Amino acid sequence: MSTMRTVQTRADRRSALVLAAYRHIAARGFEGLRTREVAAEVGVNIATLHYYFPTKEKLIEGVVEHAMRRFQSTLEPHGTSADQLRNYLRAVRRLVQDEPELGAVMGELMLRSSRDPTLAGTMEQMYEVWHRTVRGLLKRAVKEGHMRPDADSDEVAAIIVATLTGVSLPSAGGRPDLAMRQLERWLGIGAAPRRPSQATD
Amino acid sequence: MSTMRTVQTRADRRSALVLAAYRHIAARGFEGLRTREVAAEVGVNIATLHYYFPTKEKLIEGVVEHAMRRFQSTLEPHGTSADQLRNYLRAVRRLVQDEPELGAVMGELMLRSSRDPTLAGTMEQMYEVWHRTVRGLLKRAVKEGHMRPDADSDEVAAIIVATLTGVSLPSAGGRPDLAMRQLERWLGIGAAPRRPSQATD
Amino acid sequence: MSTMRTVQTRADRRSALVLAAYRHIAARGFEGLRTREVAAEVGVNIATLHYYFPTKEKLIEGVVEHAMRRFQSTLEPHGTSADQLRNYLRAVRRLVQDEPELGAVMGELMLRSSRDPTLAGTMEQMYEVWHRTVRGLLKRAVKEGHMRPDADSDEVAAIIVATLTGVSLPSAGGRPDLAMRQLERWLGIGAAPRRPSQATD
Amino acid sequence: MSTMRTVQTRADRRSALVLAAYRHIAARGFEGLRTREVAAEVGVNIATLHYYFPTKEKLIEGVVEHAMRRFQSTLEPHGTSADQLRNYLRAVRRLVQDEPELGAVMGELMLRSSRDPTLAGTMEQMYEVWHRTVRGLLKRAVKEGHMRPDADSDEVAAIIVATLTGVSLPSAGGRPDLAMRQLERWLGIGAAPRRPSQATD
DNA sequence: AATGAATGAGAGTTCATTCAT
DNA sequence: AATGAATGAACTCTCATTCAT
Repeated sequence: MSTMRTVQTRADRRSALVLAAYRHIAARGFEGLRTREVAAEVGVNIATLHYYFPTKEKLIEGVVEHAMRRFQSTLEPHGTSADQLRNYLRAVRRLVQDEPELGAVMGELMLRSSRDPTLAGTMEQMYEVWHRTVRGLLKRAVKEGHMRPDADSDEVAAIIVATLTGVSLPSAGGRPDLAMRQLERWLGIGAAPRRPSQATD
Repeated sequence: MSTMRTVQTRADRRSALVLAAYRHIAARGFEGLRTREVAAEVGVNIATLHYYFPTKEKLIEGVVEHAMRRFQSTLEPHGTSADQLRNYLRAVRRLVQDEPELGAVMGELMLRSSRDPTLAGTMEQMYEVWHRTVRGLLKRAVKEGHMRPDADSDEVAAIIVATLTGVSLPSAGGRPDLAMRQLERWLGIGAAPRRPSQATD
Repeated sequence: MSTMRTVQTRADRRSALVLAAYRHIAARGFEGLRTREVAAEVGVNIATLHYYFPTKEKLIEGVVEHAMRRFQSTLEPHGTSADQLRNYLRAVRRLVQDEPELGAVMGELMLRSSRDPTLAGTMEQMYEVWHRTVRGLLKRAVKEGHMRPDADSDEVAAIIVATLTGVSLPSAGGRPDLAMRQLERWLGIGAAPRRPSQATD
Repeated sequence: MSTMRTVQTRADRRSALVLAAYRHIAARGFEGLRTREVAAEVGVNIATLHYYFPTKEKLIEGVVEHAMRRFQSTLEPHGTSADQLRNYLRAVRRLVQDEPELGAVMGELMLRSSRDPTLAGTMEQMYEVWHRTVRGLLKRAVKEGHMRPDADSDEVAAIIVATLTGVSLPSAGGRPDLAMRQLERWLGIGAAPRRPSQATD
């Protein structure tokens, strides 16, 4: 038992540090990420942070993994109903709405990817998965007759991904929910009910 | 001819510094903006930079102005033909394609705006102008019979702005041109020719 | 006429700069003396200041001269009455009371003199003059029968100078007027009236 | 013996830094205080100095405390003989004579106190204690019959403090020991022997 | 006689990282 | 596994001084 707790604790501390860094990046950007503050938030010494993550870069890698996992979890469409596509779009929207940190961090990662080849690879891969997922959903919706056949294409997947991207950024301005509504309309899947709490725009 | 002398005027040096900072932000983000490097790129002493911009923050304000001006210039649709809307969309796309720094800097500003109230105001205003411009173009296209009447709405403007935003970021991944093509298709304005050099995706 | 005015102007500007520096030293110490602020206060460019005073050190020399002149003017006892000594003590006290800058600057100079041999010489000379002046007054007072003969000595002159020094500093604390009163009492010259406005302590 | 190890404890390093700063202020004034030089004198990196004192101002506060403690230690008259007052005056004089830095630093603090309210408070308090201490000694000396009764007053205390102040400054000029001798004479406590080494003037 | 523009040298401060314990 | 102490390198910003005009 006691072994399990200790092991658990080690992983706990690691992910506590990652989570703190994740929040710091969301709140102040890479620009404002300070290892000392991250350590302080978790309540450990700065040297302890370096025990778990030898360099700041390694800590950031941890944040990347975390953000990806967080995002990917929604990318895998769950639920099996015929209107999976609509559910999916809404799930993505809801995710960044409920956890605005995610949008902020994804934005930071996106910008950073042009300077960091490794990150660029990760992001590209993520986009690829995303694109394929959406395209798969489109095909299925068409096959099951929930959508007009002309909608099935890379191009529609591309615009969906682009819109979701634009809509997920913590932008001052932009009208995310209006955009989402129109997207559903164009896709011909706009009918079904929306969360009451989302009524705002 | 007297205008063509090589002597640096005050304004020249100011904008040279702003431009260098602009490029640095595009290349390395706010995270990597170093006043000394900016000064070095222009070929002046760091103290000279501070002669023109008392603080780093003031220099950044200069960059914000520059980026806004650069962007806004395209936001005002020029050309008066009936297919203004298509031209407009393509102009925006071409702008960030020909000058990728702009997309990068706009992305940085967008993220920064959540931490900087002044910048937030500027961005919000810019989005507002952008949204209205697009909506105006939509209305006009409908009135002149180039578009179906049901398309005229805030929602279409919103998705256009969101897509253009998503498409302008220097993302590793994403398929900007596919998305743009589908956007034109949905708007029913996809006919006209495109620049050959843009055929890539 | 116009020649006279020009000549006058040059000297004016010099002494305006010295006076501004004098005030700055009084207000913020040598620690806080900034040539740019001095120039700004006079309303000229920093380069103009350097036209009149090639270095900051030269400007400070100007301030030293000014302060010395300001102080020495009172050191020469004017008035010829029998109670010159009392008048003299009060004149010194009144001087630094009416122009607190003088005490502050003299204090700064005193401290600086341990680091600046030239200034040390100047100060030493000033103290010498001061001491002799006071001793002369003492002797005369004794001779004219206003004071007990045993009081005539270097030692009394020394304590007078020391007290006046201690009393002239812009010290937070200390009770200058009480000290002055006791000094007069010990010298046996305390009778005569004092300025009403000085009643405070 | 375990006490005698050479290892620097936290407190040691702190006070080593304060002491170095104290000496620097004495030698070059606030004007010439450089954190880097202070750190170098102690043999540590500048960052280490900032580990102990987050800002230069905090370091200066440390110096103020040190100087006050150094001074106050003498202000408390020790020794219980009947001629405490004379011993006290001489102790003060000897203190600044043996450690001229103290006079210099006190002078710097005095001047600075007009610009720094916190310091002003500290200095005022110190003067208050000083004044009361001297007055207490005077009263006692009178009561025990070592002094004429008319001498017991705030005014005598004030002139003693003023003289000691004037005499303690590192002035180029002034005749501190003459002044002190006359002070003792006026107080009627001049008899007793003086340290041979002090015979100079 | 006066100035705008420019600079070298250096100031205080910060930060990721290391190391002995 | 954890920490206090220490550091090198770099950062933004300042200031007296210079120079072409």
